[in-house]
Amino acid sequence: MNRPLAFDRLNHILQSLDASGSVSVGELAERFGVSKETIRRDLKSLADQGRVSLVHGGATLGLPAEPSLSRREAENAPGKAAIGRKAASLVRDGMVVLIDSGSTTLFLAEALITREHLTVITNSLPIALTLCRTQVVKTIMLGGEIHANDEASFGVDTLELLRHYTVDLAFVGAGGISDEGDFTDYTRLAAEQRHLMLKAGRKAYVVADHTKFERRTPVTIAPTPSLAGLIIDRLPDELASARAAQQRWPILLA
Amino acid sequence: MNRPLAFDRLNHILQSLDASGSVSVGELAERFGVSKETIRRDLKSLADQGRVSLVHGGATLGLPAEPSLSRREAENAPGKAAIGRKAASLVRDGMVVLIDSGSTTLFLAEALITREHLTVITNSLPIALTLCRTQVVKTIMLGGEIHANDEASFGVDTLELLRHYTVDLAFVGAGGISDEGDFTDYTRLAAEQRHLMLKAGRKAYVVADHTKFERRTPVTIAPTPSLAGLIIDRLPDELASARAAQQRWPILLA
DNA sequence: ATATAAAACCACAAAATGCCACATCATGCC
DNA sequence: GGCATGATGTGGCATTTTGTGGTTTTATAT
Repeated sequence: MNRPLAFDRLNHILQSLDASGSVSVGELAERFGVSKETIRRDLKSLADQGRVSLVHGGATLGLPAEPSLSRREAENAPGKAAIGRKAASLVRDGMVVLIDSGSTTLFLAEALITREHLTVITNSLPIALTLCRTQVVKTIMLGGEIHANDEASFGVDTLELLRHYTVDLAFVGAGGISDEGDFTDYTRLAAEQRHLMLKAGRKAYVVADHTKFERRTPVTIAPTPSLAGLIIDRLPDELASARAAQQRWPILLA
Repeated sequence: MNRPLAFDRLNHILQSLDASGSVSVGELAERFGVSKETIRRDLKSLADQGRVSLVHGGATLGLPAEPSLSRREAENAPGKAAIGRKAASLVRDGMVVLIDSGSTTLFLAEALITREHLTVITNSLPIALTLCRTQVVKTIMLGGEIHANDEASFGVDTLELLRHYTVDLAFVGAGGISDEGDFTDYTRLAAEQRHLMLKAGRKAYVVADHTKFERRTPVTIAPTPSLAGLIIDRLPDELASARAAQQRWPILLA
């Protein structure tokens, strides 16, 4: 099998791949002080296991890159709008609501612009901008490092701010849903943050459209007891992930 | 030599296309440090996959990008744009920069979108959104309660986050300029926050257009020794406030 | 319409990468 | 120790990518 040295190398490769999404043969060879050919063989073995995909000059994550926000908005827009309206119907005037970033929750925010005496806490720049322009909804932005793809903040600052707030309702997104019915995410950090968001709500809902049942993302979001339900546009019963979710959580169909 | 991955280039192109709706060959070539011909080949291959459509000078998704709302509404837009460019000329690659909210600073942000290896910290939602969409500038949003008129955060959370950061350059706005040459603001809270922002910069600049000399606002922003200058479009010498400012601070004319 | 500058296209050269075969070295095992 | 095994390095050669110079096309102003 692999010698200890080689094993370390593979780990480091996977690790930096996780961090930046791509690695180059030249950089790795230099970093580990080995020849490029060796790195190429490493990457090839990882590719054979399906853990990375090779590109000219290096490798990238085998998982498809997270689609950008504007792309996600276009995808299944009617379904997401319905989810947004359904979620908005749970919100009553005077409540304090936490809204996660994402294309689905953006529809929720738009459904809330006519409300009054509302306080909304969010980590999403577009949601904060939309709501503060109403001049009526009191808006609180969870600051911190901005993740460009989501146009939202993730990180230690965000987590720290989150700890200060407890809300009536929390609406949180997810990257995908596993065969066990667990919610999953693209990165460890995002999963942790979403977990904290769920905990911050006296009642917490996960919003997801049906395409999430078919999407696998690597990190599991730890479940929380305060989860009041899953709001979804429809439930494809031929999928294991959908059946599992149905058993584990209350389902609210939009 | 190590070549940067072509794969990353394609990703960045798609992402900035998603963000802004269009890209130009020249900009991309400069940003990645490759020849225009290479960019043309990249765009062509993406066009072959039907993922972008080519136009003379670049590529597009067909979606027209709407110019930022608050920018068009701004009074004295040409003057503020000039101030933004002047301020941007003080920023060098690799710096960490703090940018206050305001229409003038929004022009500064837009002048920075072509830069690389920049970290920008801001309390303004539109500035954070604009910069994070470049996919290149690292953006940190100072969270907290959003003040609707400014579309920016002010308050205890913002002040608390601000304490964590020290930056190379700080660009801060002001509500007005007093006859003594002091900078003034509308509220006690805003004045305190701007004071802290000025202190957070190793070098700090106040940006203001000439209309500020004629405007009185109630609270004085406490002066700071690290103030490196006042960046302004022109200096009306018939006003007491202008003469006083000229005596007290270094003036940078845009 | 014509002039002009910028951009696109094309073909070829240069550089970097990938692949293969073989030599070398370390390690494990008998 | 001697041998087998697997990892690593080296050099040759094919492939891919990139840059360059020249020509053609396009956009825009006069």
